[in-house]
Amino acid sequence: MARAPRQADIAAAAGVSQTTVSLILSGNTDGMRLSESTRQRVLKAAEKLGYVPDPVATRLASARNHMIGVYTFASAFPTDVDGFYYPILVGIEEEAAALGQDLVLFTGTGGLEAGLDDKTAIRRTADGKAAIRRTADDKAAIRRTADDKAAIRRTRIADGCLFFGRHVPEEPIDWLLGSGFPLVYIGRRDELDGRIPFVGVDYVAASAAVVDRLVSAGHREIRYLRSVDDALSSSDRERGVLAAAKSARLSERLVVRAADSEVGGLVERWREEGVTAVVVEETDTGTLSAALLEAVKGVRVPGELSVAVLGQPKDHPEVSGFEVPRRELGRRAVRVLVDQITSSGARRPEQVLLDCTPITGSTIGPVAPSA
Amino acid sequence: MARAPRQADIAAAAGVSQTTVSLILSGNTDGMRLSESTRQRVLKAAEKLGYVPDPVATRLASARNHMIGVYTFASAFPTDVDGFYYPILVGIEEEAAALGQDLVLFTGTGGLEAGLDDKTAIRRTADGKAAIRRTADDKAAIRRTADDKAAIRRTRIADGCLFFGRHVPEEPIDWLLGSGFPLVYIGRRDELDGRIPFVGVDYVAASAAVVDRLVSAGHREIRYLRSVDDALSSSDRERGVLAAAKSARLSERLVVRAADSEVGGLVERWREEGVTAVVVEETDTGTLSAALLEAVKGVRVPGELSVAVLGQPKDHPEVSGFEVPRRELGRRAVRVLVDQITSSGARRPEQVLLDCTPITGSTIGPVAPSA
DNA sequence: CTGAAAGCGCTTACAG
DNA sequence: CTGAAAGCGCTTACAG
Repeated sequence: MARAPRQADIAAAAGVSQTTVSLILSGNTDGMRLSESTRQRVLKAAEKLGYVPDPVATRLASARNHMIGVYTFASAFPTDVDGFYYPILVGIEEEAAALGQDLVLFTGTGGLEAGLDDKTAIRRTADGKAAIRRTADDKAAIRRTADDKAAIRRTRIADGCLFFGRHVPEEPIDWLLGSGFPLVYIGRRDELDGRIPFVGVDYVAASAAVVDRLVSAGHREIRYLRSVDDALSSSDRERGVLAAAKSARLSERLVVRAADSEVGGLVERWREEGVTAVVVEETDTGTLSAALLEAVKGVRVPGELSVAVLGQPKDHPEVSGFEVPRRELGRRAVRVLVDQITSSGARRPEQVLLDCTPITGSTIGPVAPSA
Repeated sequence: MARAPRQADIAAAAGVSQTTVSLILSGNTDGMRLSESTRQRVLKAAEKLGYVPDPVATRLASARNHMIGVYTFASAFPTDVDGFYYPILVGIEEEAAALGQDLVLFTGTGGLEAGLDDKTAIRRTADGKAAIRRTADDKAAIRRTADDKAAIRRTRIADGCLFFGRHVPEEPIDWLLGSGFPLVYIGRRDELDGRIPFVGVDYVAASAAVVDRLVSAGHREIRYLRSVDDALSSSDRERGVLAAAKSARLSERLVVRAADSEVGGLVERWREEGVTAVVVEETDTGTLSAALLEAVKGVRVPGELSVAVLGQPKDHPEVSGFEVPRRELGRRAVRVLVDQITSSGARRPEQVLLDCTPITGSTIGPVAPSA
């Protein structure tokens, strides 16, 4: 076979106009009725020729192409935090497949633009082969921004786009939003005056619930170990912890920021101070909770020091904490996005928070009588 | 901001024609020279307006859009064999990013077409929301084929496509190939008279090398345990094993097909028969080698039964075998595909086999003197 | 009930 | 050295 059949070919075969073919195949027959016989003839011809609409042309002509973008600011397949992202991707793919959407993975700013001179920075080279020259000069940051912008704009090839990542490049996102392009962030966002649609996780409630459990078990000397990094998912957890501490009239000075390497020393000190329970943040890399669990393993006499994680550490199903609904996060984000794409009217941004499932675990015990 | 600036806007701003803008921005200035002043004016206007070419229009106008497709016949993010595919995806993304290519993940046949009636099977519904009705009737297989065809044709939205999967749907692939569409399979393929370009793994050589090692260690009573499933990666391994057995003048009746559940019994019997070494195929799910390692754990006296895996079993770095260069597989496939896309002339299909790295491991010992 | 025409934003001969 | 025109394969008013 030579070339893919197009509507014109079907039209010729069925003896109608190309317009009619388009009408029949796209089903956009609002108000109009095509005669059933024409309809059948066209359908038959289309099937015979093995017609499949050209998604590019479809999209250019301003209809939809059933592709949704996935934009990650780093790598879509990270190797260090794969356990974290993979389930989200699985959810995205599942729901996308269920809704008949293909996925476009934008490979972020790793592309050709990086390091090219100004003249060519605005476009990809024709042969797509220009070598990547990573420059560390002063303009790197500026270029990076420009790249983001360009990369984010490319996003519009799809009907809408999912965004991942710790930071929001406000200018391009604002631009997309302003142009009415459907987009949904994965993870709660409060930038741009709360105008960013997202599907996130209710870390506040889940974290408060964990502290509540400790309090119910009689703990009052609690420490909360969090990462030094400032992501919204971190501060949400901290807010939950503080809220629960406050309502239980615990000292609100329980929050401690620490790097992985400091955890060992902290645990020792806390034990001397009579701390009976430690709560630790679970981050995407999982190294902080791992450090704590390791530190605690050495010193812990069963029942003497309770431990809880704000999340679910890898390979430690026994630890008390909560499960982040990652797969559902992906699924739901796709659904919200597709809703946005298919609903014509511009509604206010949909912002969804998913609940976590508590993990009872076995690392929260009663306060040791000796303490 | 309202609408994205297009070439016409730049043209107006720079006082030139849209054609000139296209020429300058795309760099397709073969043979012709644009005056440097015009060039600068256009470039400046483009930058000022924040121009980024519309990838859809670019593609429709028959140029490239720097998107490469990834077509998996099942799920792109499988949950049961994730350890197998993930590194390949990582490699694909890395190289795609390096070459400035975006990735389009085609969500296979899970889409809307499944179960829709004939009239609408050839297209996606306009609103993308039609419920999925899974039918189990007689036509299911036929429809499945039709779906594959449609889904595979959709592939052409990209500049080229990578294909994964155990089977080759010959008709649509042949059609794509015939139309000159660039495609590369991941994994060796011998269908369609060897006309399918691929990047695969040299399992034959790697497997033979493993048997050679056992022979060098003095083993002659060897069994090769393979899955009942018939994939090319299985038969390649078997060929390597048989070739090595033959050249060592071992009995060529060493191949045993078995399901996971039968492994325990087999191992016991082999030990009674005086077998000194067992080689097992590593499949994508890894269950067969896991079953063997488990069975052997119980009975093995160190040095009494040597074990080797044709691959690298998860969580068992100590096992002798070889490492499949999965990440490189992904990277290389992208490179071959992009080469094919950018090279104008139709050359013969590029078929690449990658070497595996031997894993020395510690599970191959000398033949026990008692045996 | 159906068709001719314009247009989506580009690229690519073809003129001048 | 630069522009007018056709065309990529669709959709969408607009006529009839």
